Amino acid sequence: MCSSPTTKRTGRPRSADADRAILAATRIALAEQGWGRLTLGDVAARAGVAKTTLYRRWAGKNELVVDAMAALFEEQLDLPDLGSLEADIRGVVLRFAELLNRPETRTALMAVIAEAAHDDALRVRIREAIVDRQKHLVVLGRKRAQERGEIPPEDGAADAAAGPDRDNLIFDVVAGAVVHRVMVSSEPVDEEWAGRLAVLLVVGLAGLHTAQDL
Amino acid sequence: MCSSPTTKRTGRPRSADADRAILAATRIALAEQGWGRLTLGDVAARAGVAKTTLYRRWAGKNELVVDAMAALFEEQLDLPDLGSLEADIRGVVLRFAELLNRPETRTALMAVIAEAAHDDALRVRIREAIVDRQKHLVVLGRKRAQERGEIPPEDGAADAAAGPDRDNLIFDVVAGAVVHRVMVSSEPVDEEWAGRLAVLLVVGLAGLHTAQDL
DNA sequence: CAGTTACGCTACGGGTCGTAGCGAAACTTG
DNA sequence: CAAGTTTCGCTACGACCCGTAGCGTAACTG
Repeated sequence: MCSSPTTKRTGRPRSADADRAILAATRIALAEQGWGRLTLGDVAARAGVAKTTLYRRWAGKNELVVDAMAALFEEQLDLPDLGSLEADIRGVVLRFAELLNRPETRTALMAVIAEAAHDDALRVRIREAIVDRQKHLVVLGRKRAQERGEIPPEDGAADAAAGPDRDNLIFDVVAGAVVHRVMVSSEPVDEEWAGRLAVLLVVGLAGLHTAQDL
Repeated sequence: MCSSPTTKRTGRPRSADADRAILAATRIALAEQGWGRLTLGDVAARAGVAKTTLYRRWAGKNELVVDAMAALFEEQLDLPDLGSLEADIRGVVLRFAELLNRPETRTALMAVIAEAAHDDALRVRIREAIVDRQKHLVVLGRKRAQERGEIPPEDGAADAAAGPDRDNLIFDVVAGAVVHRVMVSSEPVDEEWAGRLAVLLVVGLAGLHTAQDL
């Protein structure tokens, strides 16, 4: 975070093992205790690290949990080509739902978002660490659909300008719907539900393109 | 909550004014301090009430905030008929977004949802107090659209069975998309965005009906 | 080697938690 | 009106966690 690897620094280096152990311990403790009861002393004990070491690297709970979450999202960021836009959407929905079903992820993610509601700096960190990376998936999926001919390519200034807006809309709808289904409605995201959502979006997307020509 | 008004009880009655003052103080303090720094002692002081009184009525932070939130959602539950399904969706989206833009609402709602991620009892309370009431709006909007002829009425056993699933999908998509847009993407829900979402849903809903006949 | 930085450990003041105990206030019943 | 019941405000308390400071030691650099 703070120390760029290019600048060589003298003295004892920080232990990368400790970093990993702390972040892992954070996720485990968060899943067990929840945000409210999560204590940094507990995290330090689980990680086999002194509490002071924790405070030397992170300013507080928020920063620690955001980094712990960012590490989780690093791995899950691929979008296999399943042959059609509908199948791609279904796939990413199920993948995201699987991620949200892990207790550590769902607790941590929601807790961080909640804190971000009144912490602007935290919100910026979330955007950089998580949101911006996921948005890339939408762009990728759209380009594939355009190559397949499922969606008309952007031509004309008006259409090119509306493109990012459409991408952002799809992003919010897909991610938001999954989160809401799992967290608020607390009902499962299964193949059937994902299929319905995919149909809704594919058909609706076509409507968005034609409606915009008016 | 606990005392049903039918059963008469002897002794000094609980002050309804105190209840209102506490819930109002909770919302104000929550907006200022956020969930993490919200202390029940502070709430009691703002409400002009002893801390012990607070503990006599609510078991903890969660229960208190859920009740404070439920009171907020009581008022906002109407769906004016705007003439078309698209307009109705646009209207409810903007209404919900307006609610989420109030700092007290957005902080409290997200905090409660986050806590519910690892608290089953709390999740049940949220469903009863907030979710179930909002779902009614979807049912109402669908019935209106069917009366207008914008959506085919349910006929046949298969269609009637799929109806609730469609309603739930729309509910998660609408509410989830708005929350995600405001909380995660942290971009405004304006008329333009609401319009795009409404078009997406109206067109997609038609697709859902035809796709189901296969 | 000296110099520098990170580490583990201990200890501390400060704040919040949730509870207990008390006397006074409010309301019901006989 | 008097007795019984419940709530209220207030104070005090032990327990826990916070975030920081100080110290001696370990690890790495020149």
